[in-house]
Amino acid sequence: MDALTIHEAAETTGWTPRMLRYIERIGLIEPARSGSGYRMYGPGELQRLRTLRELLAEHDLGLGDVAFALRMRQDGAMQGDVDSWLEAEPRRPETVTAEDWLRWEQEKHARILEAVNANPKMETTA
Amino acid sequence: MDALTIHEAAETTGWTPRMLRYIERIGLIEPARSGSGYRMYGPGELQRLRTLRELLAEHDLGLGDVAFALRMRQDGAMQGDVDSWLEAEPRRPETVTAEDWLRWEQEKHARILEAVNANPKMETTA
DNA sequence: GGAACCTTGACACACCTTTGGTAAGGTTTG
DNA sequence: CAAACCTTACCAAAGGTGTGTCAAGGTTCC
Repeated sequence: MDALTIHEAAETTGWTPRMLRYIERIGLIEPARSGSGYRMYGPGELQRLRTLRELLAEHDLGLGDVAFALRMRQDGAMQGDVDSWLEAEPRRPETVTAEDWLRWEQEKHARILEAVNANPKMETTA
Repeated sequence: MDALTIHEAAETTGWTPRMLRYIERIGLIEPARSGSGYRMYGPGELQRLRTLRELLAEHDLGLGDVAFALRMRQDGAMQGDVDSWLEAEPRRPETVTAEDWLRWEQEKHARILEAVNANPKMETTA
């Protein structure tokens, strides 16, 4: 018995049932369904719902922001186009080769890793 | 004489002067200013304004979406937290080490590179 | 020195997002 | 079998976004 219905999940995560449906609709957390269509929230979903609230509060984000980040991650072409556009701004070599770009990205990772390590309370334990 | 005023820049890029000010306010394109405060759009800004329109149309994005992507890139801690949250979703090892995560990210790059190469019309020539 | 620009700031409007409520109907369970 | 859930589908209100326009004032240039 480790899956909760939508009202129970709302209770323990601090969201409202209404918002849990909304969060599902924008693609962030899609719980399994029972045979008759009831949403069943398992421990993983409950944890994600809680960390989602922390994430939003911590950086003053909206659900739409996170949904957009998800869309970026799922659409590699879009991610590439947006990243290309953004990276064209700072003063950098006039023509960027794919190798330049990959190196730049990997340096970015080092920076992010640093940020993650400096902030261990968000250890990604699914 | 290679810097245009806001009306001229609007003419050649398809935006309105109003929107150029808006784009500046949300941090996407900040033109230099003349001594008396006039916005001066150089060739780089004009090109970016044109590719920005393409980017939005191509992927059905809003200016706010691109502004959010920019904010992510500028705030490494936020980027890390959002990425961590998103990556906790797909079924992956229960505890993720920093090394696991970096490897995953680098694989993601390969995917994005592929997408970029498959879509060469957006060659990032600043 | 006046026409034609530019600046910031304000008001406004249409649309979308976020969130709540309610209604009509199916499911679970004591 | 009725209470207490669940579902989807609407209507709605508050706030944000994208865009236009106007006002009061500074700048450029013929």
